[in-house]
Amino acid sequence: MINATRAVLDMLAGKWTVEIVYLLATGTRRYSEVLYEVGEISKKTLTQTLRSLEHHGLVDRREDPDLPTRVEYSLTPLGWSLTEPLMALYEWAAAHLLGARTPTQRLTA
Amino acid sequence: MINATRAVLDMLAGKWTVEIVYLLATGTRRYSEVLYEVGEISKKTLTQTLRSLEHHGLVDRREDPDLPTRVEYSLTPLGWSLTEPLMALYEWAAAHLLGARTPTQRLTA
DNA sequence: CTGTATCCAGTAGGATACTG
DNA sequence: CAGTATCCTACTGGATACAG
Repeated sequence: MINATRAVLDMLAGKWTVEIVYLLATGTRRYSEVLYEVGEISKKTLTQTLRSLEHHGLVDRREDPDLPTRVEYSLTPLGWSLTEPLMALYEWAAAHLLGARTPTQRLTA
Repeated sequence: MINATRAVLDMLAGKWTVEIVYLLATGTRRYSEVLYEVGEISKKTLTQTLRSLEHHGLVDRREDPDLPTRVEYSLTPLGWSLTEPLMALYEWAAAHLLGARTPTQRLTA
């Protein structure tokens, strides 16, 4: 059970992974669009993150053979299904971190 | 929304964090018990992880003044509440990683 | 028993330049 | 346009020894 949970967490582990999933949840994007719309991510890290997501089956990479190359990234059905438990995490955060405040936030508030 | 989600993920970020939460969900433990029951974790990392969980209000640290010192760790109500979205992640993994298989697993299967 | 201090290796991720 | 190659820094976590 820990292992299964960790497996999911590992899929989302990167610094920008969740943000990219959320972004693609709003629609297909080209490489450069993701690069632009995601805050200060480097191309190297973006490629790594997208490859990881693709490797785990959450994201689909579709390459257009025309020049200059066009590559489109989109969520797979599996990727979409993951947004559900992801929303559960968000709901928890909204209820407990914004509502009740954590000790951390109390200090800096 | 990304930020709130990331905040939760950051709470669970450590290599052993989730395992410790699951362990404490089965009952209060002493430091040495956690050390023993969690696979190959170092004392340094264990202390760091517990401190982080405590700092985020998920775990309660209770020190017994008697010598030799006895310290008991347990989940707070907030920590307990987190097991719910955590279960949602596990359920997703159970349904999609074990059931349908990811490309990754297909390759190595 | 419950840590802390120190040192060290591996990895994530940024900056920059280059390629098909 | 969509990356790759290279270099570099910071952080994570393990090993070991020491401390109250």
